[in-house]
Amino acid sequence: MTSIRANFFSGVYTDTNNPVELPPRQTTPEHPMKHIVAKLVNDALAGLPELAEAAADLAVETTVERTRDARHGDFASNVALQLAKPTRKNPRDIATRIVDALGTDEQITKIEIAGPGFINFHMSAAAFHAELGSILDAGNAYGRQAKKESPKILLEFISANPTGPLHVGHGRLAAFGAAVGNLLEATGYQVHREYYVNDAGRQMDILGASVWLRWLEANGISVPFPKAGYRGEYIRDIAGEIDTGGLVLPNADDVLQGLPDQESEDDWDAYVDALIAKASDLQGEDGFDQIRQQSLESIRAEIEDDLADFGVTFDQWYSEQSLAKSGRIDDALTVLEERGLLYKKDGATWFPATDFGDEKDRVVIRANGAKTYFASDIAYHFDKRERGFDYLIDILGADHHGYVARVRAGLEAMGYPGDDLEVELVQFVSLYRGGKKVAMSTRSGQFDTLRKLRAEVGNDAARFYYVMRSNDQHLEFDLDIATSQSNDNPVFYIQYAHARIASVFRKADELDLYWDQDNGRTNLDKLVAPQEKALLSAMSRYPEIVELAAKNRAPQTLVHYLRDLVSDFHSSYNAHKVLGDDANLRDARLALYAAVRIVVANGLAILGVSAPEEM
RNA sequence: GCGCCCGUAGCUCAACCGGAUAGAGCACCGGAUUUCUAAUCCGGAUGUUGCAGGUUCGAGUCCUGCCGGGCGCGCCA
Repeated sequence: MTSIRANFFSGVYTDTNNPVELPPRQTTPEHPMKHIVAKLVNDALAGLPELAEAAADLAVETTVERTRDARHGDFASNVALQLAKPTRKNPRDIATRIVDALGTDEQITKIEIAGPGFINFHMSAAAFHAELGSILDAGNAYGRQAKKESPKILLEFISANPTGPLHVGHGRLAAFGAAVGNLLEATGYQVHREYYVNDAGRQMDILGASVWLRWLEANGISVPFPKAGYRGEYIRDIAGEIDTGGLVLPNADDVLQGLPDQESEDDWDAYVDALIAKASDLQGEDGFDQIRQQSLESIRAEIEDDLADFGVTFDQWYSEQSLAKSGRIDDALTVLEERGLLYKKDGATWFPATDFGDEKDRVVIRANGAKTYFASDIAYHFDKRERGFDYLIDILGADHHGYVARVRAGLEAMGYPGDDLEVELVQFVSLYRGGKKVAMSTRSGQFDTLRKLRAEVGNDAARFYYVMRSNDQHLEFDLDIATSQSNDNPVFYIQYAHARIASVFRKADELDLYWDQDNGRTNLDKLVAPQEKALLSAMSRYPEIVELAAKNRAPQTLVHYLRDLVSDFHSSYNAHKVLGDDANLRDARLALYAAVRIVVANGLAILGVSAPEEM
């Protein structure tokens, strides 16, 4: 293991100017049908020198899309339209040239030019049957791509301060982050999930002081509680639980003596600072630290439990304290110093963030000698890269958008491309109950915790609702709908499809109509109803949807897809009885539904929602 | 004041590097069950994509300005 400084002197920092790119929208063999179309187009272009040049910087795969309208076939390419400009030719003429040069494939039944120059491809029924077969073969691996060796992704999310329980806003970060992690993994990336614990700095002192006061209170010493302190009931709980062995209860007079008032808001900070000083003074540094460390570990463990119950786990809980203790912050500052990227002003040490695109320069060491949060951030993100992760994703609350530029600036100053840091901002959550907005405030103690929300609506509805909307949209979380067991509730609508299918298979067993899978597979051409064809087509899109959702970090894409898929299923189910007398048709339909069940279960798994056998 | 995000049907929201007629759910009205789970299905309509320009063969999507909402702008974390 080389040390940070050794790396610095060996010049590693300057050798990283090429941004790592997540391979975008490449068509893989996991999407056989789309791949077939893309390959045909690609080959045709290769044989057309006058077009090949213009097409060279065009990713042909990306021009191939599913059609929205069945009349346009199954896939369409707008490649001719894309090439119209650089070649200065009529797009319909280009399309004609391409179509004439297209090879044939037995899975494609018809190719036509439509509209301004789209090339539409109609796939054969056999193509969809083959896809259904691979769904059944792959099972829970369907839609998952082969493992990619690089880039190795570090996904940081939630990272809520350990000063109290997670609230409903953190829940959205949790559900979104977990779903994005699952999506990336499904598309083959190696993802390291990390929670950064802000367990250093003044807020920990405030937490410690808050607990200390509750402990004194429980022992008969009443002190005006700081308005800037943490007033939630959980602070009392912690005060009652922590090990106070070795701590000597101080005199009430000693605690109260010399405390400033906190009449106006301007005094709040001074008052809580005075209490922190008192705590250190009267309990000793070690004594106060004993309270502080236990308090934060109690809360951190509570958060970890809460998340685990929510189905959200991490590979690593990264302590900010450990950054300081291991010297990584000092090392980072040393690197900046050696590079001439620090300067002194007004007694503080500054980092010239404006040189790296930030709005203003930032302080890293205050005049009082304390390192800022930003100094930790530089060291932390630098450390992420040093640990071998070459693509960083931070999922942050939208109120943190101001930090993005400076953290990126910090990374660049440390020698890593800023583009390798991606930040996804998640907008706020508003809870509605009975049509009224529920107010939240951590400090006042009147907040809705994630735990309470989960108890009220259940994990499945919570996970689902949190990712149902785009992360850059405010989320209105309607508790009445989330808890309703009715057709208002999309999560049940999807789960119900899964349960319904499971029920059909149970029923088949009861009736001794055992599913002959092989027979079903060889009779797929019996699936001629429009609803069944729609289902076949919808299912075959799943791998493309997963890739699209992963690429865009957009779990809601998967949510919408699942609802559409399941809608097709319910239509089909309603229109056609499965367990009929015709064994060939029956086995074929069971094959169809077995595949639907697989796709639904796989999709829900990515979202972190259960797929029940019965409801 | 400056910066970032958002503005799409009555409501909540989709819309795949700009692509074909902007789509769902809810709400509302009417219908379907002697049948494998009715938490289901079938039918019925709704748009100046905030406004005004611009780029383009093509704009909800890109650019400029304005209006409205959210967030941020500390030697706090």
